Amino acid sequence: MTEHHPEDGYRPDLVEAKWQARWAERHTNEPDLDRPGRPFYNLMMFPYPSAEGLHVGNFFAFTGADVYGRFKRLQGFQVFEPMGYDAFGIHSENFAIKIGSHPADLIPRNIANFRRQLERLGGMFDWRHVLSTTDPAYYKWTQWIFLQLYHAGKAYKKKAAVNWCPNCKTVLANEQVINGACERCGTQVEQRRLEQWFFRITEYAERLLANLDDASKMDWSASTTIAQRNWIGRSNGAEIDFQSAAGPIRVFTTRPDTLFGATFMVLAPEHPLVDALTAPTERGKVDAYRKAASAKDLVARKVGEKEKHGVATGGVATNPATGLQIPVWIADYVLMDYGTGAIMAVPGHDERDFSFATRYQLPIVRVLAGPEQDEYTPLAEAATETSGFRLVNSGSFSGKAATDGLTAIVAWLEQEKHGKGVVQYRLHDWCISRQRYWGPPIPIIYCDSCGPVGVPEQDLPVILPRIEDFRPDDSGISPLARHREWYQVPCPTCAKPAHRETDVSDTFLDSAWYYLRYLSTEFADRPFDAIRAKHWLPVASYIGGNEHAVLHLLYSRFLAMVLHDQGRLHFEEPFRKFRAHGTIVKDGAKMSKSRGNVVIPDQYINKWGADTFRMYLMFLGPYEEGGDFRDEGLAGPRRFLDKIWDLVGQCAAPTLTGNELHQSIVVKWHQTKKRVTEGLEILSYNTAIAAMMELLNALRASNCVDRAIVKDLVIMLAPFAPHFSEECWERLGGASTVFDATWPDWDDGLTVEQVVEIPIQVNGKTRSRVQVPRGASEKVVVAAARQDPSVTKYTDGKALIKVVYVKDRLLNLVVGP
RNA sequence: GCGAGCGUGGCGAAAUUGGCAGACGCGCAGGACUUAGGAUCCUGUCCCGCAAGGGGUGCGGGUUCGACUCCCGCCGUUCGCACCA
Repeated sequence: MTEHHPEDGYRPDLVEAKWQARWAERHTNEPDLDRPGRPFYNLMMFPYPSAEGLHVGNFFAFTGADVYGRFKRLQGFQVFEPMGYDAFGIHSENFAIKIGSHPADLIPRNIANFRRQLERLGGMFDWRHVLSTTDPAYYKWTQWIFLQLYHAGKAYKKKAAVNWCPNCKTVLANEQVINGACERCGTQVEQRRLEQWFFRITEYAERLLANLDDASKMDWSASTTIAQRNWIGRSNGAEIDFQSAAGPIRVFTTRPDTLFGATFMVLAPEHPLVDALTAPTERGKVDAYRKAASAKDLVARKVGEKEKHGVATGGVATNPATGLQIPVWIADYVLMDYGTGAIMAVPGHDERDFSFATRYQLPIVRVLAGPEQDEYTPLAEAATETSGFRLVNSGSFSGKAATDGLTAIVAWLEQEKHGKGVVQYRLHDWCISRQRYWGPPIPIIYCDSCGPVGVPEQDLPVILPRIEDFRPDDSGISPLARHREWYQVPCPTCAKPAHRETDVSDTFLDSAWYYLRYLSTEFADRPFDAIRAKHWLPVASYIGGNEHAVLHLLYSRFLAMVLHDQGRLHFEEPFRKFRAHGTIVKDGAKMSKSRGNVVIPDQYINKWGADTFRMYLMFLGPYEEGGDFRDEGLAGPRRFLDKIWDLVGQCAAPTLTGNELHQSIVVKWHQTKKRVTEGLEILSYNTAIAAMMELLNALRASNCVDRAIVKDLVIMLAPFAPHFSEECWERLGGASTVFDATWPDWDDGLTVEQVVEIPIQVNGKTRSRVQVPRGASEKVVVAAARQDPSVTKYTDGKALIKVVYVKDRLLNLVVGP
């Protein structure tokens, strides 16, 4: 090994600053969006620009996505890798309130800090196309999208329940309610019903579900598609009408086969028929129950309590199958926002109904029986199975297998017009109203004569005004509603006095279309340029956290479908490939401020350099699983880079000529190219890095300095350590940028050794190894084994029962006792 | 409760998908060079054993010539969803 000269050593601070400046000067990371040869849109989930700056989780996510983008670039694609800021939302607003500042002042500072950090990371970002959702030039088009949905009848207004904190005087998201209390002040949260805007995502449920299985449109992480499937929550069942004095009560059930066992009904307390059904004698109790239910927050309503409580309305309805009059109850375990808000209770075969019936001594009838039971066996607890059960006590349907009975009863219901088979989804329409300040105003004007009117396109954007009293108040309406000068406007249609919608839209609307905007940030007159969209979309690779597996990714898909149906986009699935990265923990525990184990990336970059930091993040565990961040771990990747640096120095020395290469080095070289390439493609970054380390170790062990190998190593390292590799490339005499180099190719024939070592097992235990030429026949290997004393020791005098030979792999001699 | 994943040395992890368990890295131990070493370079490092050998991938069974890998049953753990009719 050559002597180590500290002055020649690798200095990340100098190298990184140098190349970041060069990339900017030379527009290295700016593909021609209008004339792309082989376009590759490499997207990563944009961050919310918090005051704390990017945390190590962001660095991990972005580095992994950037590695992939740089790899694709080296494979000859033109890679568009944009970055932006998801800067609207309740986070910024709450933080501003907390520190007594204004989000409009905070956000630009935070963004500046994020930009600084992102540049230090050395991402291949195209900064010409940066965007922030808070920029009027952006949210103009967020509002435009709202209007496209509104004009297409895909946006509508209805009353819906929200969580309300009476102390903070604000609406809370479900995630902000912890055990029924406000996460910030601990006050019991209650429900309020407000008029809100919704998008009809449920109309798309079937397509959103179907495309998940369409490999030509979507190549996504399985965990993500499963989460989406569960969230959409399709269930097959039937709607059945039970006649009552107040008219038909419609229920939804997935088990119409148990209709004969419905001995009472339960309605959600908010159900519209409750008033009409309530008998005068029960009025007091019913009203008290309904009031108590509405005082509970939405989260508490949804947390299943073992004990089911409710009250009888005194009203009755007719079971269409038995003709019996059954009592109608109300209980908060029935939710107004699922199904029809009313159920037929089958206490014999549903756990909750059983608990309810037991408590209130309502009749329990068996209508399903297993092979061991008959219709007279008393029920001790509810059954839930279908398969293996047959119907009993079910009139002419008795005796049928439950699955056949289900079909037959649905047919009968349809014939008698008592109901029909339907599909129900767990998915709700998307509520986009927020009674807050820090978001894009919903572009609607209310006029007494014309009703709600969409703001005309030429009047967009509806600018979010700067107001100082943006804290939400007791009125339950948005802070903007306190600003008459803002919301009072003439009706765009009839010019009479009218007023603006004062709610703002959900941040998820901002982020549902940002990938479209990146391509076209320079155009003020259109949300996205159709030709560019055609070139570049759908997104070739999208990498992000699985915390957005459901909402963000589902909303983006939905919007793309709507825009596709309107002829504005040529695709309906926006993200061809999606991969969820893992999460980083510190010393085995989730990072949190209270635990004091938050990793601040800047200090690590100061100490080790961005390239070492990137390499360590990619090396510490499988990218899709994440891993444990340990300070000591950075030393390994840094030592690796130092050694490569020295090797490059040796190659650059003019006296060196190519030397005879060992066969084993050639094999290792080709193996490495193969392993790295295949590893990168499947995001197996940790093993790709390990492969390069192995090659380096092999080179050092044999004192081999080969220019061609070192060059390949530098190229393969470039996705992980871009600045470092650029510098090495330059030292090796490479032109302009290593990212214009050609990705190393390998020869499959050279990835295997010509002489292989074969383990010899006796009864499955390895007893020896023999060296044979590659592809040696069983005969040859067995002969070699037969002469090996450490094998014969175990086989002599024993009957050979079987010989298992796997070519180039192993030989197993199975002998008798 | 339902769904998905995970469980391998002191630690982070590999394992060509049923074929040499522990690659690669951290840490640790010993040595070299050094005024020095928290730099660098060698050597060693799953466990028991001086060795021969034996044991070993959360636990218990099974399939197989052969199981970290497949099957059945547990235990632990992480993450979603959750009174969804």
